[in-house]
Amino acid sequence: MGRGKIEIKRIENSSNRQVTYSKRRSGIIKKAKEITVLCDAQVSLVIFASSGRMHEFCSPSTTVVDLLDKYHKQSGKRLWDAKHEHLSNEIDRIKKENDSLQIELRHLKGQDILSLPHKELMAIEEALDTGLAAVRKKQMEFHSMLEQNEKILDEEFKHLQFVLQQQEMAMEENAMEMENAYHQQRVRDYNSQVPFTFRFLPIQPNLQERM
Amino acid sequence: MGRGKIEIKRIENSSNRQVTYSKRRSGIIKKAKEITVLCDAQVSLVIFASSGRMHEFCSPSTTVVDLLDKYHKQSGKRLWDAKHEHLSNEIDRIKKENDSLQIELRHLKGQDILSLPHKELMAIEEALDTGLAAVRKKQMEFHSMLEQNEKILDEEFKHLQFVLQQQEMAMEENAMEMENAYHQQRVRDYNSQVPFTFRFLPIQPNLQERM
DNA sequence: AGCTATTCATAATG
DNA sequence: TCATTATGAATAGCT
Repeated sequence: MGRGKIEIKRIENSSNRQVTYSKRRSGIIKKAKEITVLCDAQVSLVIFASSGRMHEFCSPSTTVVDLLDKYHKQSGKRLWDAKHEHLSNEIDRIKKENDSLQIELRHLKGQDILSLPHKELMAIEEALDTGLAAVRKKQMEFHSMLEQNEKILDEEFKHLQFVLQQQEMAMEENAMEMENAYHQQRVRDYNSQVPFTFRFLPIQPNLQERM
Repeated sequence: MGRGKIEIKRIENSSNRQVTYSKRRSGIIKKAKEITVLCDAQVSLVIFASSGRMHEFCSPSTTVVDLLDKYHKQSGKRLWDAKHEHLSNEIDRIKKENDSLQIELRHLKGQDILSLPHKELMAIEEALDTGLAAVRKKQMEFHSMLEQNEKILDEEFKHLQFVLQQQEMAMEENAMEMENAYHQQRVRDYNSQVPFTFRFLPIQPNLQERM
């Protein structure tokens, strides 16, 4: 039913496939509608394109759920039960995993170890030692970072003190020449000469970043 | 498409309706098969005749359950009942719990701690310290138990030596009186006089129990 | 998207 | 129910 007969096998040309899909999909849905009207049938039709897009048809006055419930009863295939069972098994599996994690965790925290065989106790001790070593290493890094920060703050403080001193000296000079009309100009000159970094800006702006 | 055009409305003649149903049903199923092959589509098709009889088609390599799961996700319709949803939520909840346990465990093992804030690091260190203390305490108990066992074994060994000596002395005495017919009776007398605990039985029968 | 030559599905019939 | 067949419907290939 077309300009030429086609073999029923995957259409390799992607856009042809897409076009054929659209046409045939609407054809099938039309047929589904017709059979429901002509023959009092009930139809549930769900189509997924390879792209993932979905289309559905369901005979009027029912829902997919209703029909699947009927399907469920007739086919004996236990649609819902199978699904339920699967989920239940999944839950059991994860719960078991969870339990063993909890136990391991409690052991590492030194709980419930009284009845443990000596071998496992040794393993736990080793794990704890390893963990503690790693944490302590990190702590050391943190403290050395703190010390470094302190040093930097100290240097900065000295810088600021120096700048302050400079400015105070400039102020005194200004005060002495207060009656001189030329004085305003000199202050402006001074400010434009002082380097930008010396005007109360911290040298290390992101000092607190990793704390 | 037939000897005459027909209106799309319920076929009143029951047997005609039945015949048309069979023909069109197989037609639709054929079309469904074709679109799956030609266009890489996935189809779930369930048809109920007015008689109640059911027919289905499902694209190969999937199941109705799988497709309905996809349908469920895409349509947002509550295909699965409340119980189902409950189970799904339960799974999500447990999985999340699981994840956080895994993370905690890794932290205690000194893994993935590089980006941790200092406060949490402190908490971990404390937990590790506590755990290690408990484990070491248990280890100490174990060792002191070992020492105690050793002491007990030692004492027992001495006891056994003593008993052996006694018996050897008795044997020598026996040898010297070997020709004496009275000798058999004396050995029996000796055995009945030696206290029960002195006859090669360990004093602490369950010595190995807690190792 | 449309169009149309073809093939296909199927209504009527036996 | 099954086979046949005339006929309308569906659609493949083009534009």
